[in-house]
Amino acid sequence: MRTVEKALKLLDFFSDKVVEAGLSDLARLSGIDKATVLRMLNDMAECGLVEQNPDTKRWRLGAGVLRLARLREAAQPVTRVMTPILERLADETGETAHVSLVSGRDLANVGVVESTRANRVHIEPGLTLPLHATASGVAFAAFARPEQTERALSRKLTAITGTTPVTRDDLAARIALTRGRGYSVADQTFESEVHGLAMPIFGPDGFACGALAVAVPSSRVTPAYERSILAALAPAAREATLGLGGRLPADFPPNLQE
Amino acid sequence: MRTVEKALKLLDFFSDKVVEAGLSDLARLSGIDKATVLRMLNDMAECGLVEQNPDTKRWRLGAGVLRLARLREAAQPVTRVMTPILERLADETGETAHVSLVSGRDLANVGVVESTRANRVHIEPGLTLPLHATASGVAFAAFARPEQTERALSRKLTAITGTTPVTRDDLAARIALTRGRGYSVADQTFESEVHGLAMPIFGPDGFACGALAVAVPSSRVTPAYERSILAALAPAAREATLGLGGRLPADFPPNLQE
DNA sequence: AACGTCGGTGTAAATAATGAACCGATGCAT
DNA sequence: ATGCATCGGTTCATTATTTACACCGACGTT
Repeated sequence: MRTVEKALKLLDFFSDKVVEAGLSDLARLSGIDKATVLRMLNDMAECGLVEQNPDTKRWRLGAGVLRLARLREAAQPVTRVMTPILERLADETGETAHVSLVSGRDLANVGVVESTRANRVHIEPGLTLPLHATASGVAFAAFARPEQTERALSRKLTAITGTTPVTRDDLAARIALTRGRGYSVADQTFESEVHGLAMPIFGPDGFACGALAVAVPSSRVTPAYERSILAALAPAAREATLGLGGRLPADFPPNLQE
Repeated sequence: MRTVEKALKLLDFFSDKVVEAGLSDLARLSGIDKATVLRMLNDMAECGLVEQNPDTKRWRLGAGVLRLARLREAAQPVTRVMTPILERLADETGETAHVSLVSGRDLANVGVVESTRANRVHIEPGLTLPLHATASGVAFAAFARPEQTERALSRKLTAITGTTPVTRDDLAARIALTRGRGYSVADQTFESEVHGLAMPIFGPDGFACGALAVAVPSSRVTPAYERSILAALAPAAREATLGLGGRLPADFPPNLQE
C-alpha cells in the first residue's frame, strides 16, 4: 500500500522496552521484506528520524525527533503547559495523571506524572492509546469532531482485556454515557487492575483534541474515591483546555453536580 | 527519487517562523506536485507526524513527534542531561550555549540556553546546522567517523555568508586545524555578526556524535575573551560526553594548554 | 566443519507513485 | 456584481519506483 505509511509504521515498533531493533527484527515484525525495510530505514535515517548504532548495526529513534518536538513545542508549548497541571493533579489525587493528544487514528501519550504511592499505575512514556479501550480514548471520542468519532466507531475493535468493548453498540453506549456525564470511566478495558477516569481537552474549534486522565489501581476504587478524583480532574481539564488555547463548548460540563 | 525521503523532507519546511503551511505552499517549496504532497501529508498524518488545522486546512507538526521524542528521551535522556550543562555554560560565559546532535546528514539543534545580555545571539529551536558552515559542524566533522567526515567534505558546499568555506580544501583545512586544537572557531560563516566556538561530544564508540557550542556577537570577540569561553566550554563538553554515556578518545583534548 | 542468522546487495517484475487536467469554494481586485 | 486568481482536493492514464527473491560474506553456535 502506501509506502510512506509503511515506513513510518516501523517507528511504532520502538517502545519503552524496545529501544533498539535489528533489521531482521523489524522486517519480521512488520511483515515487509528485509530489502524494503532497509531502504526505508536508510531514508528515515537521512532525515534523522532513526539512526543506526555503528557497532551493533541496530536501529533506534534518531535525534531528528527531538528537533521536531522542539519545533512543535516552540509553536505550541504543550509539555510546558501540561507539566504543572499534571503535577498538581497527581498531587491532589495521589494517583498517576497523564495527558494524551490525538495523533493519527489514536491518542498519543505526551505527558505523565506518576503517583508517589507504592501501589500505583505505571504508564509508559510515549504509549499509544487505542480510542475504544481507554478512558482517555472514550472521553476524546465523545467530544471529538463527528468524523473522528465515526472513524473510532467504525474501526475493528480489538479486545485487549476481557472487558474491552468490541462491538460498535457497546462503544457507542459508552460514548453516549460520557457525553452526558462529561467524563469517562474505563474499568480494566486496557490493562487489568487499572481503572481510568478521563475528561476531554478541547481545541480552539470547541472539539476535543485530547484527554486528561487519572489512572487508579482497581483495588482502591470506590464510588466516593471516584468522586474525589473527579473533583480534582474537572478543574484540571478545564485549565488544560484554556492553557493550550482551546475553547470549552458552552454546554460543557453537562451536569457536574449529578 | 525515494518517496519516503521526499515526504519527510516536507517536515523541514516547518520552522520557528513557519508554524503552519498550506498544501500549495508545501508543493511550491518542495517542487512536488500538489496531489503527491497531499497524499504524503495524509500518510504522515495517519502516523501523527503532522496534523491539519480543521478550520484553516493548513498543516503543522503533529503530536506524534512529541510521542517519539518522549520515547527517545526515555531511552537516552539527552535533554535532561544537557539542560543543566547548558545552563551552567551559559551562566559562566554570559553567552548563548547550544548543543546539537548528528541527524541525517546535518546536525540538529536539540538544546539552547540563551545569554541574558541584551546583545546576545538568538538560536532558533530545532534549527538544522550545516556541517561546513558552523563551528558545531566543523567540530563534529573533525572527530566523527571517517565516512561521515568524508561525506561532509564531498558535499556541495553552499555559501551562506561571505566567509562560509565553499571549497573542499578550505573545509579540510578547518577540520585539520580543529583536530589539532580540539575546538573549532567559525567567524560569521553561518550568520553574520555571530562568532561560534564549539567542541565535539563523543559517543560510546569514541567518535563525535554532536557538538557543544557557544555563540557570541562578533563585536565582543577578542583573543582573551575567546580563551575565557574555551576555559568554560572544555569541561562542559567533557561532562556532556560522559553524561550521555560517551567515551573520550585517549588523545583528546590534543593540547589544551596552547 | 556444518548450520543458522545476521546485515546488506543486485536483479527483473509489478505495483504504487506521479502529474496534468479538472472541480467547486473562497478571496480580491476591478 | 463580475472576473480573475488561488485555494484544497479528486481523478486517472502513464511510468518510474518500489518490491521480493535469490544471493553474498561475516559472525556465532553446535
